[in-house]
Amino acid sequence: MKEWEKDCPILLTQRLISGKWKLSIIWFLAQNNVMRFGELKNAFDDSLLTQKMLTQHLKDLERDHLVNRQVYNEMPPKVEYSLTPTGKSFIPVLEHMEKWGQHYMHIHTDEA
Amino acid sequence: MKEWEKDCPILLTQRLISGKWKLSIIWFLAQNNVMRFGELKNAFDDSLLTQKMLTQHLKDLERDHLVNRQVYNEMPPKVEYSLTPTGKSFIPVLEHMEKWGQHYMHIHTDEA
DNA sequence: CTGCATCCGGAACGATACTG
DNA sequence: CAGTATCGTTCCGGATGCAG
Repeated sequence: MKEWEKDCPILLTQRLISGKWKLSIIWFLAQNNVMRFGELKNAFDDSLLTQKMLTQHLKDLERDHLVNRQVYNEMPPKVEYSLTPTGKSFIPVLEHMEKWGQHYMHIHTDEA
Repeated sequence: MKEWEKDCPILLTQRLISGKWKLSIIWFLAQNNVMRFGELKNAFDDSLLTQKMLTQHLKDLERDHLVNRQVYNEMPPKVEYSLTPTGKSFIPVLEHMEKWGQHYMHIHTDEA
């Protein structure tokens, strides 16, 4: 991308997780190991995630080697998603971010 | 925001760093401790960061208690930015993300 | 030097309908 | 069940010009 991206893998990381729901998707996959498309969709039940965005983000994540997509040629269709080794290696970072988020919330309880 | 944001401080974290250059700003401030507006702008010299975005991101970061903004009522104007304790507490997360980014680049050398 | 205001183009996001 | 296609909207980011 940019000249200084080589010096800032952070930007790469940021790019990979750019997308409103990607972190949540990884988060759910980290907890449940393997999830079908519908399961993933239901996990977001009370939110506004649409099938389109879920599909799109899953495609991105697959292209970025963070999730596996296992298709079963059956009827009815069945597609399972799981984290790749690379995706799993991101879990600690995710947990770190979560811990920091909790820390932040604990300090700045007044606002969102 | 959403019901499940309380269970996912990650989303809070993601929100705080949403913005194309915020991570880089924090990164520079982490390295240099205190930087003036112009210094910060020059640090991004070879990139496309405009003053508007820099100002806007700095305002966001200030509102989110991640950076301090120290104004000197002088002529010419002088404004210094530095990380707050909360901002500094984010540095390890940043480093974690950077290490993972390097790890990722090492494995997937072929693509961006 | 630092920062704000305005306009604008494109990307991201969202709702709905349709397909194998 | 697991998507694709289309359309509309919102929002982010960029260029320029102005102000204290």
